[in-house]
Amino acid sequence: MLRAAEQQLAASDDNDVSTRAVCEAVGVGQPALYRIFGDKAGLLAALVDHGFERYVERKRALETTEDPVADLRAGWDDHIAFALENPAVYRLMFSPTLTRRPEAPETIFGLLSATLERCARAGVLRLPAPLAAQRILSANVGVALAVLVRPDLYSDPQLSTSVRDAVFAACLDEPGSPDEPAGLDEPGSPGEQGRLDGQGRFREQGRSGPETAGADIGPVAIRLAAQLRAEPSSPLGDEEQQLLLKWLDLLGAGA
Amino acid sequence: MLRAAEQQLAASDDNDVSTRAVCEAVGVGQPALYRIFGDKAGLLAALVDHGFERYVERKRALETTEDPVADLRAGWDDHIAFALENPAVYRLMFSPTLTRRPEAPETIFGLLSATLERCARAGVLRLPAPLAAQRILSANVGVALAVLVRPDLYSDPQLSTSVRDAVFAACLDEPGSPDEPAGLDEPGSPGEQGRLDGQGRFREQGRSGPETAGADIGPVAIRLAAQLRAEPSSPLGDEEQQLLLKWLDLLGAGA
DNA sequence: CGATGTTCCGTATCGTTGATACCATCGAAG
DNA sequence: CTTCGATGGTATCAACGATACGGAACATCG
Repeated sequence: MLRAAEQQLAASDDNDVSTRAVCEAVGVGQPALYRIFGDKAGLLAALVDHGFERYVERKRALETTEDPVADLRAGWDDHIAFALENPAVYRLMFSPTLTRRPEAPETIFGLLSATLERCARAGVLRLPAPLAAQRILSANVGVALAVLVRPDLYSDPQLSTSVRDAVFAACLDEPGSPDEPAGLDEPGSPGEQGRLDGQGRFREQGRSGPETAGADIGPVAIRLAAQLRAEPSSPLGDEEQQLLLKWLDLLGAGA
Repeated sequence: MLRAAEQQLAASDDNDVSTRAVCEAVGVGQPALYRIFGDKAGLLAALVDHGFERYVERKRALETTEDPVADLRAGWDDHIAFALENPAVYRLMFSPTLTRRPEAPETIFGLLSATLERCARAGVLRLPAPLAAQRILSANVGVALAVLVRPDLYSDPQLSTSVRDAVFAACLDEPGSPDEPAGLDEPGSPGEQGRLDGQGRFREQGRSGPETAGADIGPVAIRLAAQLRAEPSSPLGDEEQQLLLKWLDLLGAGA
Protein backbone atom coordinates (compact mmCIF):
# COMPACT_ATOMS: atom_id res chain seq x y z
CA MET A 1 0.00 0.00 0.00
CA LEU A 2 2.88 2.32 0.74
CA ARG A 3 4.28 1.44 -2.64
CA ALA A 4 1.01 2.28 -4.33
CA ALA A 5 0.74 5.52 -2.40
CA GLU A 6 4.25 6.49 -3.35
CA GLN A 7 3.61 5.71 -6.99
CA GLN A 8 0.45 7.75 -7.03
CA LEU A 9 2.23 10.51 -5.21
CA ALA A 10 4.99 10.57 -7.79
CA ALA A 11 2.45 10.42 -10.59
CA SER A 12 0.22 13.17 -9.31
CA ASP A 13 1.23 16.69 -10.15
CA ASP A 14 0.19 18.37 -6.93
CA ASN A 15 1.86 15.88 -4.62
CA ASP A 16 -1.36 14.62 -3.17
CA VAL A 17 -3.08 11.28 -3.11
CA SER A 18 -6.65 10.19 -2.51
CA THR A 19 -7.34 7.38 -0.13
CA ARG A 20 -9.83 5.94 -2.59
CA ALA A 21 -7.31 5.66 -5.37
CA VAL A 22 -4.71 4.08 -3.13
CA CYS A 23 -7.13 1.50 -1.77
CA GLU A 24 -8.49 0.78 -5.22
CA ALA A 25 -4.98 0.26 -6.55
CA VAL A 26 -4.26 -2.23 -3.81
CA GLY A 27 -7.67 -3.86 -4.13
CA VAL A 28 -9.09 -3.20 -0.70
CA GLY A 29 -11.71 -0.90 0.68
CA GLN A 30 -11.07 2.38 2.35
CA PRO A 31 -11.73 1.10 5.87
CA ALA A 32 -8.66 -1.06 5.54
CA LEU A 33 -6.55 2.02 5.10
CA TYR A 34 -8.19 3.72 8.02
CA ARG A 35 -7.76 0.66 10.16
CA ILE A 36 -4.08 0.49 9.33
CA PHE A 37 -3.06 4.13 9.34
CA GLY A 38 -6.00 5.60 11.21
CA ASP A 39 -6.02 8.66 9.06
CA LYS A 40 -4.93 10.12 5.80
CA ALA A 41 -2.32 12.07 7.68
CA GLY A 42 -1.27 8.74 9.13
CA LEU A 43 -0.75 7.36 5.67
CA LEU A 44 1.31 10.34 4.67
CA ALA A 45 3.23 10.15 7.92
CA ALA A 46 3.97 6.50 7.25
CA LEU A 47 5.13 7.48 3.78
CA VAL A 48 7.37 10.14 5.26
CA ASP A 49 8.71 7.73 7.83
CA HIS A 50 9.40 5.22 5.11
CA GLY A 51 11.27 7.90 3.21
CA PHE A 52 13.32 8.83 6.23
CA GLU A 53 13.98 5.18 6.82
CA ARG A 54 15.45 4.78 3.37
CA TYR A 55 17.32 8.02 3.85
CA VAL A 56 18.89 6.91 7.09
CA GLU A 57 19.60 3.44 5.75
CA ARG A 58 21.32 4.98 2.80
CA LYS A 59 23.33 7.26 4.99
CA ARG A 60 24.42 4.41 7.16
CA ALA A 61 25.51 2.53 4.08
CA LEU A 62 27.95 5.31 3.27
CA GLU A 63 31.28 3.96 4.33
CA THR A 64 33.15 6.00 6.86
CA THR A 65 36.69 6.67 5.85
CA GLU A 66 39.48 7.98 7.99
CA ASP A 67 38.77 11.47 6.73
CA PRO A 68 35.66 12.76 8.51
CA VAL A 69 35.54 15.88 6.38
CA ALA A 70 35.33 13.82 3.23
CA ASP A 71 32.56 11.81 4.85
CA LEU A 72 30.78 15.04 5.64
CA ARG A 73 30.96 16.10 2.03
CA ALA A 74 29.75 12.71 0.90
CA GLY A 75 26.82 13.03 3.29
CA TRP A 76 25.82 16.36 1.80
CA ASP A 77 26.06 15.05 -1.72
CA ASP A 78 24.09 11.97 -0.80
CA HIS A 79 21.37 14.15 0.65
CA ILE A 80 21.08 16.02 -2.63
CA ALA A 81 21.16 12.79 -4.59
CA PHE A 82 18.39 11.33 -2.45
CA ALA A 83 16.26 14.40 -3.05
CA LEU A 84 16.74 14.23 -6.79
CA GLU A 85 16.09 10.50 -6.93
CA ASN A 86 12.94 10.62 -4.79
CA PRO A 87 11.45 14.01 -5.53
CA ALA A 88 7.90 13.29 -4.46
CA VAL A 89 8.78 11.72 -1.15
CA TYR A 90 11.41 14.33 -0.47
CA ARG A 91 8.93 17.11 -1.04
CA LEU A 92 6.64 15.41 1.39
CA MET A 93 9.40 14.81 3.92
CA PHE A 94 10.45 18.42 4.02
CA SER A 95 7.19 20.08 3.14
CA PRO A 96 6.38 23.12 5.23
CA THR A 97 2.79 21.92 5.44
CA LEU A 98 2.97 18.83 7.55
CA THR A 99 0.32 18.04 10.11
CA ARG A 100 2.23 15.32 11.86
CA ARG A 101 5.86 16.17 12.33
CA PRO A 102 7.98 13.06 12.27
CA GLU A 103 10.73 12.44 14.74
CA ALA A 104 13.07 11.06 12.12
CA PRO A 105 14.84 14.40 11.58
CA GLU A 106 16.27 14.04 15.04
CA THR A 107 17.83 10.79 13.93
CA ILE A 108 19.28 12.61 10.98
CA PHE A 109 20.65 15.21 13.31
CA GLY A 110 22.15 12.42 15.32
CA LEU A 111 23.89 10.88 12.33
CA LEU A 112 25.21 14.20 11.16
CA SER A 113 26.35 15.07 14.64
CA ALA A 114 28.19 11.77 14.83
CA THR A 115 30.24 12.61 11.78
CA LEU A 116 30.76 16.09 13.13
CA GLU A 117 31.99 14.66 16.39
CA ARG A 118 34.55 12.74 14.42
CA CYS A 119 35.61 16.02 12.89
CA ALA A 120 35.80 17.54 16.32
CA ARG A 121 37.95 14.66 17.47
CA ALA A 122 40.22 15.39 14.55
CA GLY A 123 40.38 18.96 15.74
CA VAL A 124 38.85 20.59 12.69
CA LEU A 125 35.44 21.51 14.08
CA ARG A 126 35.19 25.09 15.13
CA LEU A 127 31.90 24.98 17.02
CA PRO A 128 29.69 22.52 18.88
CA ALA A 129 28.41 19.73 16.69
CA PRO A 130 24.69 20.49 17.19
CA LEU A 131 25.12 24.04 15.97
CA ALA A 132 27.13 22.93 12.98
CA ALA A 133 24.48 20.32 12.22
CA GLN A 134 21.80 22.98 12.15
CA ARG A 135 23.73 25.12 9.73
CA ILE A 136 24.58 22.25 7.47
CA LEU A 137 21.15 20.66 7.38
CA SER A 138 19.20 23.84 6.85
CA ALA A 139 21.40 24.85 3.94
CA ASN A 140 21.39 21.34 2.56
CA VAL A 141 17.61 21.14 2.56
CA GLY A 142 17.36 24.61 1.10
CA VAL A 143 19.57 23.75 -1.82
CA ALA A 144 17.83 20.43 -2.38
CA LEU A 145 14.38 21.98 -2.42
CA ALA A 146 15.57 24.75 -4.69
CA VAL A 147 16.99 22.51 -7.38
CA LEU A 148 14.06 20.17 -6.94
CA VAL A 149 11.19 22.61 -7.19
CA ARG A 150 12.62 25.29 -9.44
CA PRO A 151 15.34 23.78 -11.55
CA ASP A 152 14.71 26.55 -14.05
CA LEU A 153 15.81 29.19 -11.58
CA TYR A 154 18.47 27.20 -9.80
CA SER A 155 20.28 25.91 -12.83
CA ASP A 156 23.89 26.23 -11.70
CA PRO A 157 25.33 22.70 -11.72
CA GLN A 158 27.80 23.76 -9.05
CA LEU A 159 25.21 25.25 -6.77
CA SER A 160 25.19 22.34 -4.37
CA THR A 161 28.93 21.88 -4.07
CA SER A 162 29.62 25.57 -3.71
CA VAL A 163 27.08 26.11 -0.94
CA ARG A 164 28.32 22.95 0.67
CA ASP A 165 31.92 24.09 0.71
CA ALA A 166 30.86 27.52 1.91
CA VAL A 167 28.95 26.17 4.89
CA PHE A 168 31.64 23.65 5.66
CA ALA A 169 34.30 26.30 5.54
CA ALA A 170 32.40 28.21 8.20
CA CYS A 171 32.14 25.19 10.45
CA LEU A 172 35.44 23.46 9.88
CA ASP A 173 38.98 24.54 10.16
CA GLU A 174 40.78 22.94 7.33
CA PRO A 175 44.47 23.56 6.76
CA GLY A 176 44.18 23.86 3.00
CA SER A 177 40.80 25.44 2.52
CA PRO A 178 39.41 24.53 -0.93
CA ASP A 179 38.41 28.13 -1.31
CA GLU A 180 36.34 27.93 -4.40
CA PRO A 181 37.92 28.67 -7.73
CA ALA A 182 34.44 28.62 -9.20
CA GLY A 183 34.21 26.92 -12.54
CA LEU A 184 37.28 24.79 -12.67
CA ASP A 185 35.37 21.62 -12.17
CA GLU A 186 33.76 20.37 -15.33
CA PRO A 187 30.08 21.23 -15.03
CA GLY A 188 29.20 18.29 -17.23
CA SER A 189 30.52 15.76 -14.75
CA PRO A 190 28.63 16.37 -11.55
CA GLY A 191 29.01 12.79 -10.54
CA GLU A 192 32.56 13.25 -9.41
CA GLN A 193 32.46 15.97 -6.85
CA GLY A 194 36.12 15.98 -6.60
CA ARG A 195 38.57 15.14 -3.91
CA LEU A 196 39.37 18.57 -2.76
CA ASP A 197 41.56 17.20 -0.09
CA GLY A 198 42.52 13.63 -0.14
CA GLN A 199 45.96 12.99 1.14
CA GLY A 200 45.05 11.96 4.68
CA ARG A 201 45.75 15.28 6.13
CA PHE A 202 45.91 14.45 9.77
CA ARG A 203 47.90 11.33 9.30
CA GLU A 204 50.96 12.92 10.79
CA GLN A 205 49.41 12.46 14.17
CA GLY A 206 49.57 8.95 13.05
CA ARG A 207 49.55 6.75 16.10
CA SER A 208 46.59 4.52 15.43
CA GLY A 209 45.84 4.01 19.07
CA PRO A 210 43.11 5.73 21.04
CA GLU A 211 45.63 8.33 22.05
CA THR A 212 45.17 10.14 18.77
CA ALA A 213 42.25 12.17 19.99
CA GLY A 214 43.99 13.30 23.12
CA ALA A 215 47.07 14.12 21.12
CA ASP A 216 44.98 16.49 19.04
CA ILE A 217 43.67 18.36 22.01
CA GLY A 218 47.13 19.03 23.31
CA PRO A 219 48.43 21.46 20.72
CA VAL A 220 45.25 23.49 20.82
CA ALA A 221 45.42 23.74 24.58
CA ILE A 222 49.06 24.80 24.40
CA ARG A 223 48.25 27.40 21.82
CA LEU A 224 45.39 28.79 23.85
CA ALA A 225 47.51 28.91 26.96
CA ALA A 226 50.20 30.82 25.11
CA GLN A 227 47.64 33.28 23.81
CA LEU A 228 46.19 33.79 27.25
CA ARG A 229 49.59 34.43 28.77
CA ALA A 230 50.37 36.93 26.04
CA GLU A 231 47.05 38.67 26.45
CA PRO A 232 46.58 39.61 30.10
CA SER A 233 43.17 41.24 29.73
CA SER A 234 40.56 38.60 30.21
CA PRO A 235 36.96 38.35 31.28
CA LEU A 236 38.11 35.93 33.94
CA GLY A 237 39.50 36.85 37.28
CA ASP A 238 43.12 36.31 38.20
CA GLU A 239 42.62 33.19 40.24
CA GLU A 240 40.36 31.71 37.60
CA GLN A 241 42.86 32.56 34.94
CA GLN A 242 45.62 30.85 36.91
CA LEU A 243 43.53 27.72 37.35
CA LEU A 244 42.54 27.75 33.69
CA LEU A 245 46.18 28.01 32.64
CA LYS A 246 47.08 25.16 34.93
CA TRP A 247 44.42 22.97 33.35
CA LEU A 248 45.45 23.98 29.88
CA ASP A 249 49.03 23.03 30.66
CA LEU A 250 47.72 19.73 31.94
CA LEU A 251 45.83 19.16 28.73
CA GLY A 252 48.84 20.27 26.73
CA ALA A 253 51.02 17.76 28.50
CA GLY A 254 48.70 15.06 27.24
CA ALA A 255 48.05 13.64 30.70
CA MET B 1 -11.11 38.73 0.16
CA LEU B 2 -7.36 38.30 0.05
CA ARG B 3 -7.23 39.61 3.57
CA ALA B 4 -9.81 37.12 4.72
CA ALA B 5 -8.00 34.31 2.97
CA GLU B 6 -4.73 35.28 4.56
CA GLN B 7 -6.29 35.46 7.98
CA GLN B 8 -7.88 32.06 7.61
CA LEU B 9 -4.62 30.71 6.28
CA ALA B 10 -2.75 31.98 9.29
CA ALA B 11 -5.42 30.66 11.61
CA SER B 12 -5.64 27.20 10.12
CA ASP B 13 -3.12 24.71 11.31
CA ASP B 14 -2.55 22.84 8.08
CA ASN B 15 -2.04 25.94 5.94
CA ASP B 16 -5.14 25.39 3.89
CA VAL B 17 -8.30 27.36 3.37
CA SER B 18 -11.75 26.44 2.10
CA THR B 19 -13.37 28.59 -0.52
CA ARG B 20 -16.61 28.44 1.41
CA ALA B 21 -15.15 29.89 4.57
CA VAL B 22 -13.42 32.68 2.68
CA CYS B 23 -16.55 33.65 0.80
CA GLU B 24 -18.65 33.42 3.91
CA ALA B 25 -16.24 35.66 5.77
CA VAL B 26 -16.47 38.27 3.05
CA GLY B 27 -20.22 37.83 2.72
CA VAL B 28 -20.47 36.64 -0.85
CA GLY B 29 -21.21 33.38 -2.51
CA GLN B 30 -18.66 31.00 -3.88
CA PRO B 31 -19.30 31.89 -7.53
CA ALA B 32 -17.92 35.32 -6.82
CA LEU B 33 -14.62 33.80 -5.86
CA TYR B 34 -14.60 31.60 -8.92
CA ARG B 35 -15.49 34.53 -11.15
CA ILE B 36 -12.63 36.56 -9.71
CA PHE B 37 -9.87 34.02 -9.32
CA GLY B 38 -11.25 31.29 -11.58
CA ASP B 39 -10.02 28.58 -9.30
CA LYS B 40 -8.88 27.80 -5.82
CA ALA B 41 -5.36 27.57 -7.13
CA GLY B 42 -5.97 31.02 -8.55
CA LEU B 43 -6.86 32.32 -5.14
CA LEU B 44 -3.75 30.81 -3.64
CA ALA B 45 -1.68 32.13 -6.51
CA ALA B 46 -3.08 35.59 -5.92
CA LEU B 47 -2.23 35.21 -2.27
CA VAL B 48 1.29 34.18 -3.17
CA ASP B 49 1.60 37.06 -5.60
CA HIS B 50 0.37 39.42 -2.94
CA GLY B 51 2.98 38.04 -0.59
CA PHE B 52 5.73 38.46 -3.14
CA GLU B 53 4.49 41.94 -3.81
CA ARG B 54 4.87 42.87 -0.18
CA TYR B 55 8.20 41.12 -0.12
CA VAL B 56 9.52 43.06 -3.08
CA GLU B 57 8.05 46.29 -1.82
CA ARG B 58 9.76 45.75 1.48
CA LYS B 59 13.02 44.97 -0.18
CA ARG B 60 12.83 48.09 -2.27
CA ALA B 61 12.19 50.10 0.87
CA LEU B 62 15.51 48.97 2.24
CA GLU B 63 17.77 51.88 1.75
CA THR B 64 20.86 51.27 -0.30
CA THR B 65 23.98 52.49 1.38
CA GLU B 66 27.37 52.95 -0.13
CA ASP B 67 28.38 49.54 1.20
CA PRO B 68 26.80 46.93 -1.06
CA VAL B 69 27.94 44.09 1.16
CA ALA B 70 26.11 45.59 4.11
CA ASP B 71 23.05 45.91 1.90
CA LEU B 72 23.41 42.28 0.98
CA ARG B 73 23.47 41.30 4.60
CA ALA B 74 20.47 43.50 5.31
CA GLY B 75 18.64 41.81 2.46
CA TRP B 76 19.30 38.37 3.91
CA ASP B 77 18.16 39.45 7.35
CA ASP B 78 15.08 41.08 5.91
CA HIS B 79 14.22 37.87 4.11
CA ILE B 80 14.39 35.96 7.37
CA ALA B 81 12.39 38.64 9.15
CA PHE B 82 9.71 38.54 6.48
CA ALA B 83 9.45 34.79 6.84
CA LEU B 84 9.08 35.01 10.59
CA GLU B 85 6.56 37.82 10.41
CA ASN B 86 4.38 36.18 7.76
CA PRO B 87 4.80 32.49 8.38
CA ALA B 88 1.67 31.29 6.66
CA VAL B 89 2.17 33.24 3.47
CA TYR B 90 5.85 32.44 3.42
CA ARG B 91 5.14 28.76 3.69
CA LEU B 92 2.78 29.11 0.79
CA MET B 93 5.20 31.20 -1.23
CA PHE B 94 8.01 28.69 -0.98
CA SER B 95 5.98 25.54 -0.59
CA PRO B 96 7.27 22.62 -2.63
CA THR B 97 3.69 21.77 -3.52
CA LEU B 98 2.58 24.57 -5.74
CA THR B 99 0.44 24.00 -8.76
CA ARG B 100 0.90 27.40 -10.29
CA ARG B 101 4.46 28.60 -10.04
CA PRO B 102 4.58 32.35 -9.79
CA GLU B 103 7.01 34.44 -11.77
CA ALA B 104 7.75 36.71 -8.86
CA PRO B 105 10.88 34.78 -7.82
CA GLU B 106 12.50 36.00 -10.98
CA THR B 107 11.91 39.53 -9.79
CA ILE B 108 13.54 38.61 -6.53
CA PHE B 109 16.47 37.23 -8.43
CA GLY B 110 16.62 40.49 -10.28
CA LEU B 111 16.73 42.57 -7.13
CA LEU B 112 19.34 40.37 -5.55
CA SER B 113 21.39 40.40 -8.71
CA ALA B 114 21.23 44.18 -8.74
CA THR B 115 22.81 44.39 -5.32
CA LEU B 116 25.32 41.78 -6.35
CA GLU B 117 26.20 43.81 -9.41
CA ARG B 118 26.95 46.68 -7.11
CA CYS B 119 29.25 44.37 -5.21
CA ALA B 120 30.86 43.39 -8.48
CA ARG B 121 31.36 47.03 -9.34
CA ALA B 122 33.01 47.44 -5.98
CA GLY B 123 35.29 44.59 -6.93
CA VAL B 124 34.32 42.19 -4.18
CA LEU B 125 32.21 39.70 -6.12
CA ARG B 126 34.08 36.57 -7.00
CA LEU B 127 31.65 35.04 -9.46
CA PRO B 128 28.85 36.02 -11.85
CA ALA B 129 25.93 37.62 -10.09
CA PRO B 130 23.31 35.07 -11.18
CA LEU B 131 25.32 32.22 -9.73
CA ALA B 132 25.86 34.05 -6.48
CA ALA B 133 22.15 34.84 -6.36
CA GLN B 134 21.29 31.17 -6.63
CA ARG B 135 23.58 30.24 -3.79
CA ILE B 136 22.36 33.03 -1.57
CA LEU B 137 18.67 32.56 -2.18
CA SER B 138 18.62 28.80 -1.85
CA ALA B 139 20.46 28.95 1.45
CA ASN B 140 18.35 31.86 2.62
CA VAL B 141 15.11 30.03 1.92
CA GLY B 142 16.47 26.90 3.49
CA VAL B 143 17.33 28.64 6.72
CA ALA B 144 14.04 30.52 6.78
CA LEU B 145 11.98 27.38 6.28
CA ALA B 146 14.02 25.55 8.87
CA VAL B 147 13.54 28.06 11.65
CA LEU B 148 9.95 28.54 10.56
CA VAL B 149 8.80 24.95 10.42
CA ARG B 150 10.99 23.31 13.04
CA PRO B 151 12.08 25.90 15.55
CA ASP B 152 12.57 23.08 18.00
CA LEU B 153 15.30 21.53 15.91
CA TYR B 154 16.81 24.72 14.54
CA SER B 155 17.08 26.61 17.77
CA ASP B 156 20.43 28.30 17.35
CA PRO B 157 19.77 32.04 17.46
CA GLN B 158 22.84 32.60 15.34
CA LEU B 159 21.91 30.07 12.70
CA SER B 160 20.82 32.66 10.18
CA THR B 161 23.73 35.02 10.51
CA SER B 162 26.29 32.27 10.49
CA VAL B 163 24.97 30.61 7.35
CA ARG B 164 24.63 34.03 5.82
CA ASP B 165 28.21 34.94 6.48
CA ALA B 166 29.36 31.54 5.29
CA VAL B 167 27.60 31.85 1.96
CA PHE B 168 28.65 35.45 1.56
CA ALA B 169 32.24 34.58 2.31
CA ALA B 170 32.14 32.08 -0.54
CA CYS B 171 30.74 34.62 -2.98
CA LEU B 172 32.46 37.79 -1.91
CA ASP B 173 36.02 38.78 -1.47
CA GLU B 174 36.04 40.97 1.52
CA PRO B 175 39.26 42.59 2.68
CA GLY B 176 38.64 41.85 6.31
CA SER B 177 36.70 38.65 6.13
CA PRO B 178 34.51 38.41 9.24
CA ASP B 179 35.47 34.77 9.49
CA GLU B 180 33.52 33.37 12.35
CA PRO B 181 31.89 35.95 14.48
CA ALA B 182 29.85 33.05 15.75
CA GLY B 183 30.30 33.33 19.39
CA LEU B 184 28.80 30.56 21.40
CA ASP B 185 25.58 32.05 22.39
CA GLU B 186 24.28 30.42 25.49
CA PRO B 187 22.65 27.20 24.34
CA GLY B 188 20.59 27.16 27.46
CA SER B 189 18.49 30.09 26.34
CA PRO B 190 16.77 28.96 23.16
CA GLY B 191 13.58 30.72 24.01
CA GLU B 192 14.60 34.01 22.57
CA GLN B 193 14.51 33.46 18.86
CA GLY B 194 14.21 37.04 17.93
CA ARG B 195 16.20 39.71 16.30
CA LEU B 196 18.72 37.72 14.50
CA ASP B 197 19.46 40.68 12.35
CA GLY B 198 21.96 42.89 13.49
CA GLN B 199 22.68 45.63 15.79
CA GLY B 200 26.18 46.50 14.69
CA ARG B 201 27.07 43.11 13.68
CA PHE B 202 30.78 42.87 13.76
CA ARG B 203 31.49 45.68 16.10
CA GLU B 204 34.43 43.75 17.41
CA GLN B 205 36.15 44.23 14.10
CA GLY B 206 37.12 47.66 15.24
CA ARG B 207 40.65 46.71 16.00
CA SER B 208 41.93 49.55 18.04
CA GLY B 209 45.31 48.87 19.45
CA PRO B 210 46.59 45.77 21.19
CA GLU B 211 43.20 44.08 21.19
CA THR B 212 44.10 42.38 17.94
CA ALA B 213 45.80 39.55 19.72
CA GLY B 214 42.76 39.02 21.89
CA ALA B 215 40.59 38.65 18.84
CA ASP B 216 42.33 35.39 18.10
CA ILE B 217 41.65 33.85 21.44
CA GLY B 218 37.95 33.36 20.79
CA PRO B 219 38.12 30.87 17.92
CA VAL B 220 40.81 28.83 19.60
CA ALA B 221 38.78 28.61 22.77
CA ILE B 222 35.72 27.55 20.80
CA ARG B 223 37.70 24.93 19.01
CA LEU B 224 39.16 23.55 22.16
CA ALA B 225 35.74 23.46 23.80
CA ALA B 226 34.33 21.53 20.86
CA GLN B 227 37.18 19.06 21.03
CA LEU B 228 36.72 18.58 24.74
CA ARG B 229 33.03 18.01 24.35
CA ALA B 230 33.65 15.50 21.63
CA GLU B 231 36.29 13.70 23.61
CA PRO B 232 34.86 12.80 26.99
CA SER B 233 38.00 11.15 28.30
CA SER B 234 40.01 13.78 30.03
CA PRO B 235 42.63 14.00 32.73
CA LEU B 236 40.34 16.43 34.51
CA GLY B 237 37.47 15.52 36.75
CA ASP B 238 33.89 16.08 35.76
CA GLU B 239 33.37 19.23 37.77
CA GLU B 240 36.64 20.67 36.62
CA GLN B 241 35.79 19.83 33.04
CA GLN B 242 32.45 21.57 33.38
CA LEU B 243 34.03 24.69 34.78
CA LEU B 244 36.71 24.64 32.14
CA LEU B 245 34.09 24.39 29.39
CA LYS B 246 32.18 27.27 30.91
CA TRP B 247 35.26 29.43 30.87
CA LEU B 248 36.11 28.40 27.34
CA ASP B 249 32.64 29.35 26.22
CA LEU B 250 33.10 32.65 27.96
CA LEU B 251 36.35 33.22 26.14
CA GLY B 252 34.75 32.11 22.88
CA ALA B 253 31.95 34.61 23.31
CA GLY B 254 34.61 37.27 23.55
CA ALA B 255 32.68 39.04 26.27
C1' DC C 1 -20.23 -30.59 17.25
C1' DG C 2 -22.28 -26.21 18.09
C1' DA C 3 -22.17 -21.64 20.23
C1' DT C 4 -19.80 -17.59 20.99
C1' DG C 5 -16.60 -14.01 20.43
C1' DT C 6 -12.94 -11.82 17.86
C1' DT C 7 -11.02 -10.06 13.82
C1' DC C 8 -11.17 -8.62 9.41
C1' DC C 9 -13.29 -6.93 5.14
C1' DG C 10 -16.68 -4.55 2.33
C1' DT C 11 -20.87 -1.87 1.20
C1' DA C 12 -23.31 1.99 2.05
C1' DT C 13 -23.45 6.33 3.90
C1' DC C 14 -22.48 11.09 6.06
C1' DG C 15 -20.38 15.66 6.05
C1' DT C 16 -17.33 18.62 3.66
C1' DT C 17 -15.17 20.68 -0.14
C1' DG C 18 -14.17 22.28 -4.91
C1' DA C 19 -16.65 23.62 -8.81
C1' DT C 20 -20.74 24.73 -11.68
C1' DA C 21 -25.53 25.21 -13.69
C1' DC C 22 -29.28 27.91 -13.31
C1' DC C 23 -32.17 31.64 -11.87
C1' DA C 24 -33.02 36.29 -9.85
C1' DT C 25 -32.03 41.03 -9.64
C1' DC C 26 -30.37 45.34 -11.29
C1' DG C 27 -28.96 49.08 -14.36
C1' DA C 28 -28.49 50.88 -18.96
C1' DA C 29 -29.80 51.31 -23.74
C1' DG C 30 -33.40 51.43 -27.17
C1' DC D 1 -41.88 49.69 -20.98
C1' DT D 2 -39.02 46.35 -23.01
C1' DT D 3 -34.76 44.15 -23.82
C1' DC D 4 -30.20 42.90 -22.90
C1' DG D 5 -25.91 42.31 -20.57
C1' DA D 6 -23.86 41.96 -16.16
C1' DT D 7 -23.64 40.65 -11.54
C1' DG D 8 -24.78 37.94 -7.40
C1' DG D 9 -27.04 34.10 -5.16
C1' DT D 10 -29.26 29.36 -4.51
C1' DA D 11 -29.17 24.87 -5.47
C1' DT D 12 -26.65 21.26 -7.07
C1' DC D 13 -23.00 17.88 -8.72
C1' DA D 14 -18.82 15.21 -8.17
C1' DA D 15 -15.08 13.83 -5.43
C1' DC D 16 -13.05 13.25 -1.17
C1' DG D 17 -12.16 12.08 3.81
C1' DA D 18 -14.15 9.46 7.27
C1' DT D 19 -17.32 6.20 9.50
C1' DA D 20 -21.37 3.12 10.80
C1' DC D 21 -23.16 -1.13 9.99
C1' DG D 22 -23.44 -5.87 8.47
C1' DG D 23 -21.32 -10.15 7.03
C1' DA D 24 -17.60 -13.71 6.58
C1' DA D 25 -13.76 -16.30 8.30
C1' DC D 26 -11.40 -18.02 12.13
C1' DA D 27 -10.43 -19.23 16.70
C1' DT D 28 -12.00 -20.39 21.33
C1' DC D 29 -14.83 -22.51 24.59
C1' DG D 30 -18.73 -25.28 26.36
